[in-house]
Amino acid sequence: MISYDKLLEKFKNLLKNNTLKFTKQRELILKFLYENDEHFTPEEIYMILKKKNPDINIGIATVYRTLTLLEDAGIASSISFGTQGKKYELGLKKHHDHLICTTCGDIIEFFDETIEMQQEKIAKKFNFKMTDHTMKIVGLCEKCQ
Amino acid sequence: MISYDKLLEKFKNLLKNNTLKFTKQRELILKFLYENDEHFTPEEIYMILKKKNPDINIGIATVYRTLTLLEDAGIASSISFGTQGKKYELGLKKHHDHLICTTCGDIIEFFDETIEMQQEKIAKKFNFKMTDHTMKIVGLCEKCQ
DNA sequence: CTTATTGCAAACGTTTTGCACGTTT
DNA sequence: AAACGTGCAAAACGTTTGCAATAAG
Repeated sequence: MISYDKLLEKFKNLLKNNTLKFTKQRELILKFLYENDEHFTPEEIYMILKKKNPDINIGIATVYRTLTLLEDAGIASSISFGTQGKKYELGLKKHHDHLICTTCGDIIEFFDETIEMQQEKIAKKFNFKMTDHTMKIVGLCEKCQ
Repeated sequence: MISYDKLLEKFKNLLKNNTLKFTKQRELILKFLYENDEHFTPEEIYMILKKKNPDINIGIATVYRTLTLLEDAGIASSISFGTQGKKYELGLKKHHDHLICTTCGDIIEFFDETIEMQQEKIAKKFNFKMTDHTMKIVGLCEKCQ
């Protein structure tokens, strides 16, 4: 796993290369995702950061803007819950898919080589240039059955 | 493929069994999905039906309510586009997944036995009771590359 | 005649935007 | 100093809901 310092450097370079600025708020959000290996809504990230950092002012709009920025840069990734919004996580790990429990909301990550390979094959078959793919298995987790 | 008459009968039975009523609006929406083998947003369905049937009054709320009803009954199915809403199609076909073009918005359907089997295996491995699963391959279609 | 369904408009929750002010470069 | 980023509040977006009027059983 990449160290936080390396990640920070990567982020700073990204900003510099795009004439964007390095701000306290952007750093806070990056750090938060790095330190918390779960999935969070923008709202959750906003509330937690606001509470933990009373000295630094932060608005929900900035959280949204920064998450979009991080996702575009490939540093964060999100899963969508339809009308109920999105949840974000650090997106530097190896690609993976999700099992989502409809009762407790728990998210289990998995990686499956067979599925990955098969997706490549399918894209090729349709002459489709794949840029991303997602798989969600929805149901009841062990606890909730 | 099921005939429209059969489908209509099925729908009427469904309604009767649940003490629900058969209305012009519900029939219009069912018929629309049957006759149009593509994916539509509730808004699109609403606009088209409104224009094509000036004699029958129809509201967007009814479209949403009916689509939910049809989806719950397994007659329609939807794909989610995150914040951008959902698109519906008749859901009587064999289960399938989607290739989605980010440029032209085109949706290609496919079915892959290997992926289906692998999903079952994964659910089993995590002691997960799967109720649904979706796979989206996002990228550029042949035309848009 | 009872009950479900409708359209409308208002409410909802999430996300985006315009703008004046602050910060980074 | 110039340019970008910020928080705020308002707007936008897709969707849902309360309600009185209407239609189906």
